[in-house]
Amino acid sequence: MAITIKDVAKLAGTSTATVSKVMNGSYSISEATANKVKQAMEELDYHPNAVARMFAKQSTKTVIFLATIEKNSGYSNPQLFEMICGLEQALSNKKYALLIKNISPDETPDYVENAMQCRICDGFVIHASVISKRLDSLFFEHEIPHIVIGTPNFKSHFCWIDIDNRLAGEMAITHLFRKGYQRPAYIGGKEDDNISNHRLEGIISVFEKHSVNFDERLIKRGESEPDNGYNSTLEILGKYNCVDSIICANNYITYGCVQALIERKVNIPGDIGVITFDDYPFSKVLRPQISVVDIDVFDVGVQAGKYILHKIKKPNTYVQSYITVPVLIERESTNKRETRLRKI
Amino acid sequence: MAITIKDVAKLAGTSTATVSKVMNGSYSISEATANKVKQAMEELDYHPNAVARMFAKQSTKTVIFLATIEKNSGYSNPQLFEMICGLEQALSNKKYALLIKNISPDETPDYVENAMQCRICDGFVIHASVISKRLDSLFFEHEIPHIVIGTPNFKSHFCWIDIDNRLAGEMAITHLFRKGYQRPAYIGGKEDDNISNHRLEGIISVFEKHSVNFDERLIKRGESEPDNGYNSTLEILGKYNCVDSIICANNYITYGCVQALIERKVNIPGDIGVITFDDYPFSKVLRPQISVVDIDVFDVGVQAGKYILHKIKKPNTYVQSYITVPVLIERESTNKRETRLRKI
DNA sequence: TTGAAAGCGCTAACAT
DNA sequence: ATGTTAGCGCTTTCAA
Repeated sequence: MAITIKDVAKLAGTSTATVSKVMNGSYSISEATANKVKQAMEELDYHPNAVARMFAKQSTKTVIFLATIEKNSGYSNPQLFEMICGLEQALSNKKYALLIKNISPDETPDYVENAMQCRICDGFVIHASVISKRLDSLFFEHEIPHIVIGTPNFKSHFCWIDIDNRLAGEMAITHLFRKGYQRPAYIGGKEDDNISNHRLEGIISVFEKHSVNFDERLIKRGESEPDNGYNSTLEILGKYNCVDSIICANNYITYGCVQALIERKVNIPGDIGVITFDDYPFSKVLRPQISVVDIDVFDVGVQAGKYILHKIKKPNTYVQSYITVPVLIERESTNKRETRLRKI
Repeated sequence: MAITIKDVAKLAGTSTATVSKVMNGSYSISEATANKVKQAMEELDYHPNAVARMFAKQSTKTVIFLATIEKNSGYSNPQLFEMICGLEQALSNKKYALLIKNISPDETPDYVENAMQCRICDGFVIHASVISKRLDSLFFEHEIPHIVIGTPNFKSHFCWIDIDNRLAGEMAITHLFRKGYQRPAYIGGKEDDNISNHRLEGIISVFEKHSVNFDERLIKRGESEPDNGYNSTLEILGKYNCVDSIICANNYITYGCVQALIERKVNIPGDIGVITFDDYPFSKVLRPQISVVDIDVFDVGVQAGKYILHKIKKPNTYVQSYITVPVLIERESTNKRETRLRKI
């Protein structure tokens, strides 16, 4: 059997309560006894039993992260893991443990309810892809410390944190204008792709601010695949030779777009500027390198971690949303060398 | 306060011991009392306190995964997360929890020692990037259940599991030969890149089996970046027009290689066949699509999970290595339409 | 088949 | 400032 608090107490000639107080840094202990105890711990190479501690304190110092993570998630959703990295950092800093659990949306409420009743963790960080109305009611009734990463697409009481894709769209178009481009086109994912939608909304809002309409014919939608980028670009080149820049909703579309431009010997950034979102995986590798509005997904994880810890400490605070800001990474693909004097 | 075992016992008119036995499926309980107890649990909506259970049983049902995971790991090392996905699945299946902890190689031994002494987990899965000789001694002395993912590059007592990159190399070259290619070149990462080295070893071994030498001039090494692939390919095209195929050590090199071939209007797969390793991230997207020898990294995680659980149950079993097998994914880039009758 | 009771190792309220 | 002691909720041995 391992060394316990009793052994330490015996060797130090004190009670176990005193040892406990020394471990937990109570001020009501004289330096002399504290030293005796510390020495005894040292001598015996004592390590307090973590589970016994959790048990006595009724707290686990553990946060569970819930999302659907299955075969291929590592490849198909690196951002999820980038968030996890940030989350781990924030929790680890405060001596909290991070437990990862794969789950489907319908299992989540039962799992959460059970986990709370079994007191398996102190709180939850939940990816928006596994939330549901049932989960919302559960949280609302039981006041379970949680934070959702991603925006719920229904009315709810969740605390959530997300990326501001509208703002990212605004930043992309603003950058193009600043660089002297005047007639951008947009190639997005399918109509039901919310990320593409929000980015587009941001773009349109900037046009509106200047009281200009974004010509709808210059908005293309399709699969988030290189083929869509390729075909849409050819279409744009064929029909609208006024276009001087293309905003691609994501890296996959960008890849096809750039292929098409190179094939048609269209100069980037001279003839057409290209900008996209998220610095992954093609934007760095393509030639020319592509300017992007990037989002610090790691930081989203960090913020989620900080928030859940805060919530665990002070369950009565309530923030519904909390947002991280995109960053522009300027590269060759938008480096138009023309005069910037014209106004749109 | 939540419902406890006492409440259940009282309602069922039994002792807490009986309730415990019912929960744990002891056969020495009559069906009648078992039913009474189950009904009482139902009625009270009883959920046993997980921490109390761990405490009484002196087991945590938790495995800790240790690796260096920091900002950008999600992007730069998706395979790591793919493994984690597999690991989670294997553990979850057996009701074990997976705890993720970021750590550096020098912190690992202290962390592990402390975690074991505090009985924070039942075992460890450790990425080879954070192992050390000190850790090896620690494990050897204390017999801590563990498994390392990746091959230790020093003599050790670790249990480890890895991918067989030599075999992957053999499979790549064998595929080329089978398709009728006769003069392959190899573009690898830098000399100290073990993955590239092992893949090359496998290739060479197949040549040796046929008592043929692999012409050293056709082996290029450099950064694992598109630029290296591009430049090496141009060099090969310029100097050695006998070459009819290229084996790229990874996707980044492949990307540059294919760019160069397309630029020089070399037909893939007609003039030159291309094959690489790991189906990520470019092999699927490039045109033509690239044949790869892929490795099921998810499965590596699953195997690691199964192994660590086994080890926790039966600590005296010992397996030093345990390997998952690569899979050939045949695509356009090696589809030479020539006769296959010639021999090398 | 069931129950009494002694842990599991630590914390915290209360007493001194 | 320190010690006593009663938990925390469940498991398990041993006796009935």
